[in-house]
Order: sequence, then structure tokens, then C-alpha cells
Amino acid sequence: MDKALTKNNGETLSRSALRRQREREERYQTILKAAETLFVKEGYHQTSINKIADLAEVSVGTVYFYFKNKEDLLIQLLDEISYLFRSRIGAEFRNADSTLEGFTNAGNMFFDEFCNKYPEKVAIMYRESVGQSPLVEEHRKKLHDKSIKDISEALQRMSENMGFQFPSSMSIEIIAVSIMGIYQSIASHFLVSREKPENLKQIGDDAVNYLVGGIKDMCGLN
Amino acid sequence: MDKALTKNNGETLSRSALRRQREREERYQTILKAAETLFVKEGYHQTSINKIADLAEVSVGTVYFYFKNKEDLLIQLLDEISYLFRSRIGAEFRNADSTLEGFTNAGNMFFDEFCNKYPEKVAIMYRESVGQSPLVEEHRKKLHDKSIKDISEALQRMSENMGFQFPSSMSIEIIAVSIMGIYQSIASHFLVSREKPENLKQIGDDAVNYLVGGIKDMCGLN
Amino acid sequence: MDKALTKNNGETLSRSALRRQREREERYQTILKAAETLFVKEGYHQTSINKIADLAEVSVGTVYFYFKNKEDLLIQLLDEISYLFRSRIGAEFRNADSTLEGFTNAGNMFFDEFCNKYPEKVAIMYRESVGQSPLVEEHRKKLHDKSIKDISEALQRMSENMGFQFPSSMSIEIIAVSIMGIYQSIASHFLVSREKPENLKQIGDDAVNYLVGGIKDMCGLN
Amino acid sequence: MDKALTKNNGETLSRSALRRQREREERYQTILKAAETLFVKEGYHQTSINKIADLAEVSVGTVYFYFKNKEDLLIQLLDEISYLFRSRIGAEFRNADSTLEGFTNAGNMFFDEFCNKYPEKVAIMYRESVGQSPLVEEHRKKLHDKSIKDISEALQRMSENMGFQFPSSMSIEIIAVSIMGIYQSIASHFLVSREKPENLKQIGDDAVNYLVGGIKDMCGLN
DNA sequence: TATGAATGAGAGTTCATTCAT
DNA sequence: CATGAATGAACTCTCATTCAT
Repeated sequence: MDKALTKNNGETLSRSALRRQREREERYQTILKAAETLFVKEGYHQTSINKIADLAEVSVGTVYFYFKNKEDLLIQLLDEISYLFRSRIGAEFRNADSTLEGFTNAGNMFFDEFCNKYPEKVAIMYRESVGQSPLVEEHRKKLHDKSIKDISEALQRMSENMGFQFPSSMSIEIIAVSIMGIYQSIASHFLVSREKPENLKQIGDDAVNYLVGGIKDMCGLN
Repeated sequence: MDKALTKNNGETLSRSALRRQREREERYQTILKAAETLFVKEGYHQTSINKIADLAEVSVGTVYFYFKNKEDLLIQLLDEISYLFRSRIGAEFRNADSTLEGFTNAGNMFFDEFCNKYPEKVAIMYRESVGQSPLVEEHRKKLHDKSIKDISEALQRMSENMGFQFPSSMSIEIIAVSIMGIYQSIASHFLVSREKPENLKQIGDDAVNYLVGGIKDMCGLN
Repeated sequence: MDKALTKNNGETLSRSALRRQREREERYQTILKAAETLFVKEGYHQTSINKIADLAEVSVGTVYFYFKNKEDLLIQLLDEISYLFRSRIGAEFRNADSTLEGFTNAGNMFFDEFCNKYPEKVAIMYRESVGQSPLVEEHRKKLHDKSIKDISEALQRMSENMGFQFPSSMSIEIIAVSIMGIYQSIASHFLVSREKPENLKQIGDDAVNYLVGGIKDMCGLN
Repeated sequence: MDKALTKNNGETLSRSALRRQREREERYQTILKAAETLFVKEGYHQTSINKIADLAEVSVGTVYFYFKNKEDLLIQLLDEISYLFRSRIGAEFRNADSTLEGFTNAGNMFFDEFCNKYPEKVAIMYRESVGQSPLVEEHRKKLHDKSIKDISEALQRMSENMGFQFPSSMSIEIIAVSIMGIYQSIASHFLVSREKPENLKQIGDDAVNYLVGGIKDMCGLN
């Protein structure tokens, strides 16, 4: 048995402990993935913990060992998405130098990469996590607000650098919110409610064109 | 008695019949309003038929006399909103002559009027009816698609009249979807998840500015 | 108005009263027929008073004016069937002279006529009214027991007349019960659970042959 | 702990697993027995799942853990009865050599043993499961049809062996159906709707006499 | 850690029956 | 007499969560 052996043998401990650690992490992910799949396919409320346990090939009790409750599953999913979104799309905004290119890059990253690679995460983000509970809404808001902040700061930097003024003090926030709305609407319209289209690239380009055009016009950049 | 009187007096009969008709209609609206209030305040799933019946001051059975089931309540609400949205905002798009003014008017109508007058309907439309069931989704889609069509046609007329070409064949649809996304995002961000702001007018103006700017840029109108 | 006129005019009274009487009777029958149809087609418990009222083209209240409650509808139906059964099949037993011919006649009457003409009544009698409530069971029993009595007396008369003894004191009742069982089983097997067969006549003949054969054997009549 | 021990001791594991298995089976039977009791005493429709859970001393949820729904309880009961009936009475028909004795034995088995030992099962079979739902009816029919087949084959063998012809091609099926009718009618009349009679043996003998007599007569065996 | 049977509050829904008009 | 809207008790069934093993 592990326990007995490891009393005299540090290496065994670490190997065995690592294995356990790894197994734990794998289980956690397996369950989370099962939840994601079912939430997207059947809807959050239509998915029972029993179904999730079945798909993950663990017992109900095990699900509750790894997650506080059903809501927690959705929240963990949302936080994971949040992290992913911010490290891909958000990063582009943050890395943007003071030109419009950053907005184009971010858009391409979202439409071409993110939507293509993680259509289920898009569905969770824009459909399954909407209007479920105050706590879930809080985590949704966190993702939303951080993205707004990323975009706003990029806009701010740009305006400062290029020396122009936005019409009103709220303009920046409003443009940021609008851009997020375009992301959501395009993704929902062309991805969530139908089959994945083959011209997603073209769609993304057009959307980015439009959203960047709005900025250009507002800044007098044309 | 009605019957006796009505033999000589058609009006009396119709009065009584009309009263019944009116009472029915009132009850229907009372229940629907109660459902709307609770759906917005507590969320669709957290609202039980019992609570709705209580608030409407009728029995559970009466709710089921007027509505097929809980889902039906949401659908009726959605259809009502659909009608309202299309007869206010959609109309502006449809009436738009071939300039950008129609887009400004529609935006003002949505942000200044609609959001101000019917904040609960906005919450139903953008939060409570999301991801609930295939049937609900169908009715949501109907509202969405009709609006997309209204906007698309306005864009089409404009491009034809002013003699310019959109970059790709899908550009029109994509702009339309984007505009709907801006509506939703701005309304959700500033209205649904917080108190009604006093500078809603300014917010609407900026949003309209931005979305119109995108069109202008895309069409080379500046 | 009827009432005013009839104060001075006996004839009008009786005409009008008769018409009302007739209308009442017609309504009663219309409702009962609707209930019968639905009970047979959908089952007693799956049939609601609303459905019955709809089919009879009257209001729910009217159903309750003519019948005490839902159970009462079944009981009236059962009593009607009881009367019909006894005036057709029971009569044959009662009219039977002291030979076996009465048994043949009764059987033919049941299988060829009754089952053919009133398949729904057979379904009510043998399926829909079974195990519904103590009161219904009571009325079922009344029909059953009266028929047993009819058959028993026919057997009694026969034995007395032809001078033979049944093995035990209960033999008569047992044969009577058995005959009723054959009626039910054959009718249920060939009629209730499937389409009406075209060779019902042949089936009836065979069944009668068998049930009469049993009597003959028991009495040493061969 | 089981797990530790079982590493060296397969038997311990199996003991514990067997105990669980046994407990599960016991619970299942407890609930089924409670349902049987209540269905017979109060009627299928008057018996709520709550009452069944109460009598079985489990929670409502537990009933639904073991059975799909209320209908399923009745069906399981029916299938159990089906098995019992066929392994007692059906076996007698199937084992019957080519004389009439098999019919006598089967009858005795039914009236003396089955009815005596399982009066509630008789009530379920002949009263509570009648006309409840298409699915229940299907299972009833299965029991019925298999029994008809058992009897028919016994008759067939007999006729072949003793070299006589039945009047019509359907005669065999009709006699089989009639015999089942006699079983049901006698059992219902003397058992289901009243106290268990002390002279059940005599009743059964007479009934068997009668039903066998019918066969004898039809075959010219007297 | 893992299991999965057990729980029971709570949901949606039905429908026989009543009664003011 | 006829109507049909209103009632609300009662039902079946679900499912997140717990806990002894």
C-alpha cells in the first residue's frame, strides 16, 4: 500500500502523490467536460446531476466531491471560459499598440479561432448561463466587465495617442459594450442556433470591418 | 334578466356579452402581467405557477384556463413583445427612406422610448427567454429574424438608392445582426443588470452614433 | 312566452310541455351517448367531463344538470345496458321451456345480435366498468346477479322437468356463472380488444355448442 | 473496510455485495407487495404513490427509484402473476398427456391452489388491471394469449391422439377462450367480490366438471 | 475517496365540481 | 334551464443533495 511505503520513501510518495494529483485533475476535467457537453446539448435545467455522472462514468457522489453543487459546475465552466477568452481575445486588446489593428486582431481571434475551436463554450457563455441565478449572473458579469475594461483601455490608449476626443465621457464604454454585443450577436446568430457555417472566416471579417468602421467614423479617422 | 331584455334590445345583450369579453381579456392580461413581473424579478425557473396565481389573485386552475402551461406564458409574453418591438422599432426601419436617418430614428425609438417604457419587456426578451426550451427559442428566433429582415431591407434600399456596394454578399445580414447585437448589449448592460440610468438618452445617442458610423464607413459615406 | 300563454290554454301547455319533455330526453341521451363513445374510445379515467360536454355540444353545467356526477354517467350507462341485456338475453332464458333450446337461443341472441349491434356496450360492460368504484361495482353486480338468476332458474326448471339431479347443491349456480364467463371471455377476446370479426356468427355457434355441451354432459343428456 | 479486506478475501466482498443485492431485492418486493395490497383494497386509481410509499415505509423517491412510474408497478405485478400462473396452471396444460385429465388437474390447480394462496393476485388479474391503459392491456393480453395457447395445444394433442375432429377450425381457440372465461368468472364471482368461501374446493370441482363436460360432449367422448 | 441508494420538498398539471349570471 | 369561468385539492413525477458503507 502506498501509505505504508511512503513513510520511508520520499520518492515513492511524490510519484504516488503526483499520480493521485494527476488523477484528481483528470476526474475534475472529465466531469466538467461532461457537464459542458450536456448543458449545451440538452440545456442547463434539463441536465440532471445523474446524467452528468453517467456521461463522466463516475457516481453522483463523486460529482459532489469535486463540485459544490450543480450551479458550481456552471460557474467553473464560466470561469474557465472567462480565463480562455481573456487570454486570447482580451490579450489582443491589451497588447494593442495605439492603432486600430488591435481591434482587427482581437476580432479575428474571436471569430476565426475561438468560435471555431470552442463552439460549446460560446453556447455556454451566450445561452446556457443567461438568467440562471444571481451567482451565475455575477460570474457572467465578471467576464463581461473585464472584457469591457480591456476594450475600453485599448480605446483610451488609442485616443490619447492619436490625439482625438470621443464625443461624450461615456462614449468609450458604449463602444466597448457595443463591440461585445456584436461578438455575441454574430456568434449566436451564425453559430449557436445553427450548424457551424463554412464561411465563418468571411463572416468574421465583415463583422470586424463593421465594428472597426464605427470606431473610425467616431474618431474622424477617414 | 339579460335574456328577457335582449329579446327587445340587442344592445343590452351586447353590453353583457361585451362585459364578459372584457373581463376575460382583463383576466388574461392580469395573469400575463403577473407572470412578467415575477419572471423579471425572480427568474423564469424560480417562478412557480402558484406564485403567479397568487400575484394575479386567481387560482392555479384559472391560470391553466387561460394558458396552456408555464411555457405558454413566456411565449405569449414573447409574442406580445415581438409585436410591440416590430410596430415601434421595426416600423422605423421599414419606413426609412433611403438615408441613414431611419437608423437613427429606430435607435432613438429603441433606447429612448422602448427601453424607458418597457424595461421588463427588455429583460424578458434578452434574459428570461434565453435558452429555456426549443419552442421558446423558436419564438425568440421569429422576433430576431423579422428584425434582421427589417434592417436588412433598409440597408438594401439605401445601397441601391445611393449607388454603392457592400463588400461581400453577406455584409448586409452581418450589419443587421450586429445592430441587433448592439441593441441587446447596450440594453442589457445599462438596463437589465442595474437600475435604470438617468442618462439613458445620452447612452442611446452614443450607441446610435457608433452603429451608424459603422454603416457610413462601410459605404464610404464620409 | 310559453308560461303566460299556457295559463289560458291547456293545449299549448301540453304541446310545449311535451316538446320540452322530448328535448330533455334527447339531451339526456345525447350526453349519455357522448359519454359512452368516449369511455370506450379513450377509457373512463382518461375521459373528462369537458370532453363529454364538447362532444355532446352542451356546456359542462348541463352535463351536471342531467347527471349527478361522472360516476353517475357510468352507472346510467350500466343500468341501460343491464336493461337491454336482460330484455334480450335474459328474456330468452326466462322464456325457455324446459329444454336446452333456450340456452342456444340466448347464446345466439348475445353473440349474433347483442355483440353485433352494441359493441360499445359490451366494452363498457366488460372493460370500462370493471374496478372503478364500489358503487359502480354494485350496479355491475346487479346486472351480473340478475343474469345468474335467470340462467339458474332456467336450469332449475329443466332439471325438474327432465327429472335429473345436478351433482351438488351449488352446481346450478356454478354453471350459470360459467356461462356468463364464457359470454364475457368470448366477447372480450374476439370483440373488445380487436376489430369486429366477420365470422362472429361461427364463433358464437361454437361457443354456444361448448356451453350447451357442458350442460348436456352434466345432466347425462347424451 | 470491505475494500481492504477484499484484496485478500474474495468472499468478504461477495458477502457485502450480496447483502446489498439482497437488500435491493427485498426493498423492491416490499414496495411491490405494498402496491398489490393497496391496489386490491382501494383500487388502482384510488391508490396514490404516497400511500404505497407510506405502507412500504419508504419515501416517494424510493418508489420511483425502483419503478418507472405507477403504471410500471401494475405491470410488474402483472408479469409476476403471469409467470406464476403459467408455471402452475399453464404447466398442467403443457404436461397434459392426451387425455382429459390434464384439464382436471389444471382446473384443480387454479381453483384449489392458486385462488386459495393468491386471492390478491386474482383480484389484480381480473379486476384492477382491466381497462387501465394500452400498455397494461398489452401485458394482460400477453398472459391471456399465452394461456390460450397452452390450452389450445393441449386440446390439439388430445384430438390428434384420440382421433376426433373439432366442428370448426376455430373450435379449439373458442374452447380455450371459454375455459379461461370460466376460470375468471368463477374466481371473480366467488372470490374477488366477497369473502373467501370455505367450500372453494367443491366450487372448483363443479366448475372443472362443467368445463370438461363441454369438451367431452364436443368430442363425442361419452 | 468513491459509491449509489435514499430522501422529500416542490414543481407542473389535471379535472370533477360549483355557481353567479 | 343553460352556461362556462373559476376553483383548489390532489396527483404524479423530478432531482439536487446527503450519507452510511
